[in-house]
Amino acid sequence: MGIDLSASERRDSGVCLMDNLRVRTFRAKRDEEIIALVRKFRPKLVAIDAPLSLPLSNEGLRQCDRELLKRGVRVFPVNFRAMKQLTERGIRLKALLEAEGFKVIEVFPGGAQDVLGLPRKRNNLAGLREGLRQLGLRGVKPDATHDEIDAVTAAYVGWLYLNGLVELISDGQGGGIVMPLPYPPKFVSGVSLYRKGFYWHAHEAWEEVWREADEPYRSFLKGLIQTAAALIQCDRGKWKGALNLIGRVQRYLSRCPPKLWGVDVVNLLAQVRTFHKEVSKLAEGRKTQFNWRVKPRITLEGATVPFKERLRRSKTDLPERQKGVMLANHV
DNA sequence: GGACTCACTTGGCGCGACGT
DNA sequence: ACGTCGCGCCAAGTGAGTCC
Repeated sequence: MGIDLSASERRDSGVCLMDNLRVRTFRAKRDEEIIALVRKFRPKLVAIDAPLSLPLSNEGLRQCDRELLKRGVRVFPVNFRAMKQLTERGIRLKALLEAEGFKVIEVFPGGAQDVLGLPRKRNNLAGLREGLRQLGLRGVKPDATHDEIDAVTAAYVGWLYLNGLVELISDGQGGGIVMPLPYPPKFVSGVSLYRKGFYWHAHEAWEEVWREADEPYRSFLKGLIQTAAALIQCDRGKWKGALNLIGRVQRYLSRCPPKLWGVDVVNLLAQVRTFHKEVSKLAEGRKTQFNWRVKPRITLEGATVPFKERLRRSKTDLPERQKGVMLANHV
């Protein structure tokens, strides 16, 4: 659940419920109304768009705010009435929700939109709505208010958090702002699909990025795409085909610099060599069963939250069946 | 009464003007 | 040529005023 909190209980706050990228939005004024929605839907995570800690001493900016500024993301200082009021409300709401066992994180939709390459609501609300749709979100009302749109963005960052695709910008006080990883969103969603065993869909997501990419990213993406293709061949027991693809993966990746978009390419290449050895044994008949543990793992630098890796290919990862529905559910 | 606009809040940064 | 100063912009939110 994402909440675009307003400072005053007299004004609307936006609330977004998200289930596998399908969203429903609500508006609520009082804390009690917001808490009632949380109790009703019992989300895995509540992502609140409001500062959830105050700056030390009388400064206007926290450690995380300064870090964002350094990265070119503009933030508002917290030391005047409206922002203080918002922060105090955020902290109060967080405490109330945590007391009931809900997990709460701080997010910053404006900054997240910058990182995801989306326009901010003030500049282009329609463009923001369309950008969210392109990220795979479904169910955003055409007449959704800017509060609701920011709540959707907050929920999306929460979803990325649950999938291990975010970084925590520390406030130096044990908390901080959860932000999307600063890599191309389609690339990141490909990584997510790959981890979940949707190799065909991962391949499609990466291919979309590849079409517009320049070297060395082209070679890097080609390497990832062929890795996904090789795993599909392994799933079908086609060892020769897999071996062919893995050979190409090694050539593509060895052309790359040691680190790209947060991926340790040297480490990935080492994993691909192990993968190659395993498939060689199968191709030569020295082994009969593929050990899925050799599936190369793609880890992204800066990601703070662990994720689940699915080794075998997902049963629903089929290109011909209900592609639209599947992408909506799994991207 | 709702939707919209405007002015105001703080802090940092970029840019142009000016000084040495 | 380089350093410094000050202005304007902008970030997210409130609240008052205006219009329909």
